Amino acid sequence: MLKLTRKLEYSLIALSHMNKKVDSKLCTAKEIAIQYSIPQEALAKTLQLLAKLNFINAVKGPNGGYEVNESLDNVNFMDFIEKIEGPQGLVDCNIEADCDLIEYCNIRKPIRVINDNLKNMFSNISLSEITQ
Amino acid sequence: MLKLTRKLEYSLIALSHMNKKVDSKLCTAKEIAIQYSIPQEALAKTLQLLAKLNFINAVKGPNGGYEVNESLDNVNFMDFIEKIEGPQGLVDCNIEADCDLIEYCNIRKPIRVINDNLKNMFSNISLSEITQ
DNA sequence: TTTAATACGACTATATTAGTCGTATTATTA
DNA sequence: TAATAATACGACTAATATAGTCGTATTAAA
Repeated sequence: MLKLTRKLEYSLIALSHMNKKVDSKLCTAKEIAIQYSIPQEALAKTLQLLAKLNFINAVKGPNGGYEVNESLDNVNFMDFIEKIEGPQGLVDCNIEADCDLIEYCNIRKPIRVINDNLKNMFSNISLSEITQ
Repeated sequence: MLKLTRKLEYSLIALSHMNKKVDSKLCTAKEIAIQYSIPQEALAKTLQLLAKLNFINAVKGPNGGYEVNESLDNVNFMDFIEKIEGPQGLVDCNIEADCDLIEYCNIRKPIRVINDNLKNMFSNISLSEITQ
């Protein structure tokens, strides 16, 4: 219940890798996949998603690859998670409030408080902090 | 990736229900299942687990049922989660450190920090606080 | 024109989570 | 002591979420 999905894990590894690169060359999916033993196709799809979300820039063709987008600096981790994985919440009514039992539910309020704390904590972490 | 499992959800609902009960009668699985529209057998198994873990006491036979155990007062939410669901961690190496890539992994340290924060936050919430 | 890269939808596989069922056990009560 | 109403629990099935693969298209460099 508290585990990063592969998509998030691969994203962080890739971003971190690109950030740490000394030369300014583009990184290919293949290169990253090999270095961190990630299935290449799976990583490629994640990188394509990151590109679509504008976290990285993609360059097609031979000598192509990816590079981090400058504007990534002030992204917080919670927003990043939700852009990758969609809306998050400890229980469904934290996400979309269409539960018939809401009136009878006896843990709604405390869970909402915890949920807020949780999101708050993740919001106070910057993406660049994690990926250096 | 940040959602309570049904087992946890049912546990909290049941504990909350028992805590709020005015008379000191036992609660049956059936009674709780009906009130919160939970599949009875699924709830029963969860209650059996809670009893096994000594969070509640079980009484067999007609007029039997469950009641919360007094000693539940100083249980924190993180311990509760891990007793129900097993060890938790954002990535596997936060749980058991048998990943071949540990030496090459580039997000290990930051993830560990976040993981610690997360666990810390959940540890500072008491179970009784959630279940009133 | 070949090649090496990304793009992406469709599909398959795997793992996790959730729920059901049958049977056993227990203790109350008529 | 027989019937009943509860818990106990393992085995199974179902559903869902996650992960990974494959084929084909697109792009741009050499």
